[in-house]
Amino acid sequence: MSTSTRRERERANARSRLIAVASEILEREGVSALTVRRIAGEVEYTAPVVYQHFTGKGALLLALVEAGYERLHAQMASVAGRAVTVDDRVLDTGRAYVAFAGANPHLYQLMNDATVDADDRFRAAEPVTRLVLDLLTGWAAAHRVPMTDPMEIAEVAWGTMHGMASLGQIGTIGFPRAARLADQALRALLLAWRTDGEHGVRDRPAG
Amino acid sequence: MSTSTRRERERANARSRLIAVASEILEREGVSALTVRRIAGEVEYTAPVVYQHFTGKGALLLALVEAGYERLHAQMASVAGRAVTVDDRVLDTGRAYVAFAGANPHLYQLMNDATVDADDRFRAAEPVTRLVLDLLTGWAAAHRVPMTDPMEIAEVAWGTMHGMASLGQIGTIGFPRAARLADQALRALLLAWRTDGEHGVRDRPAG
DNA sequence: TTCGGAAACCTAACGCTGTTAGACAGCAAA
DNA sequence: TTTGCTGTCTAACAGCGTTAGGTTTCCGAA
Repeated sequence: MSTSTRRERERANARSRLIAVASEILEREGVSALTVRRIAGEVEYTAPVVYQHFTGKGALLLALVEAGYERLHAQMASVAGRAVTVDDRVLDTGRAYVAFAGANPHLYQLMNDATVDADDRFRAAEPVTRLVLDLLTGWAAAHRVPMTDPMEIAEVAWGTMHGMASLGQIGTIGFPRAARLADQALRALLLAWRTDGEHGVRDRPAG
Repeated sequence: MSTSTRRERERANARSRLIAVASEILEREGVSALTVRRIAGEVEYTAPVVYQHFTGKGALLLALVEAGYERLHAQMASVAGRAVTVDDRVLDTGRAYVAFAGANPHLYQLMNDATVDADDRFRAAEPVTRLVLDLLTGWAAAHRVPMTDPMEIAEVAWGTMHGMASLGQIGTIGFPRAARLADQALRALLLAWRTDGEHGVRDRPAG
């Protein structure tokens, strides 16, 4: 029995070593360098070994995405926990999101590209979704803002952050500017959600 | 000379036929079906012929992206031209953007994936960027809202639309819901930009 | 201690990909 | 008619993800 558990341990170890090595390659050389032979070679194995730990390349990439969302969630949660005011809590968490994308551009790309199945990615992102949801319901409660559909609010905020992070990946924009855009967008959303109801829209004819 | 112009015409024709065929394959079967042999075969040629019209597969894909942004721009401009009020003009154009993504999911994916170089994509999107910029400066002028950095505003709006369109591609969200999210996000941004300056942020300590 | 079986790993190969080289046909100009 | 260019082909290259089949290694039971 002790040997069999050791085997299992070794198996799990090999699996996580593959993931770790793949992460390094991804961050250093981008998604195009992530070949099965290359990943296996980096831990001094041949390609078929990968298929004893993952059903295929897609499963390995999904594991990378899952690990990525865990890290992202941890960083967002950490920042959210340190904030003093509820508004700062939202803004800082948004900043953390964009900062993560800026610090791990290739990983962030993989976390949002069609390389990995969209629904699998969404499932992996679930903790982040919930964090954003909690964050905004907390914010709304503190400001006594009624929310008919909190999930919708969360999705808007989450999608907006992703939009700004995407802009950051464009060379002529970059992540410093994207961070400012994210800040502005979030401030605008918060202001609107607080203001909503107090102001009707005074519209004007188009020129 | 007449024969040489005919040759040029035929060359240009073959090029655009390749693009057209590639577009059809893309929309029907997705980006993974877009292989050089397949595209060439669809116009009854062999693969190497593609390299006499494009420097490589990347150039062909970029041409698809450029054509896509032209169509997107045309649809947005058309919708913007029909709007009655300045607010509707912005909202309708935003809706058109998300609707385009919903109607051409694979093309939209290609227009935003890392498959094509990010800066090339950004260049191809320039008309759309300018349209959004004009739209929002017009909106601001109509409402007498001062804008210190119109480009920043435009980027926020544009990025937000992209964020919502990205959410639409997730199966459990979908484009009908994404369209509503886009509407809500844009309304919120407009409201905030109009309200800004009139309201300070009354913040509260985090719970 | 020896034997049987399972697990781990390898080599070799398949069919696919983007891409290039070199040969061949057909047409325009000299 | 000959020369040369243009367009197209076949054949091949290296690389990809993936699978089949054989070989080694090691554990547990007889």
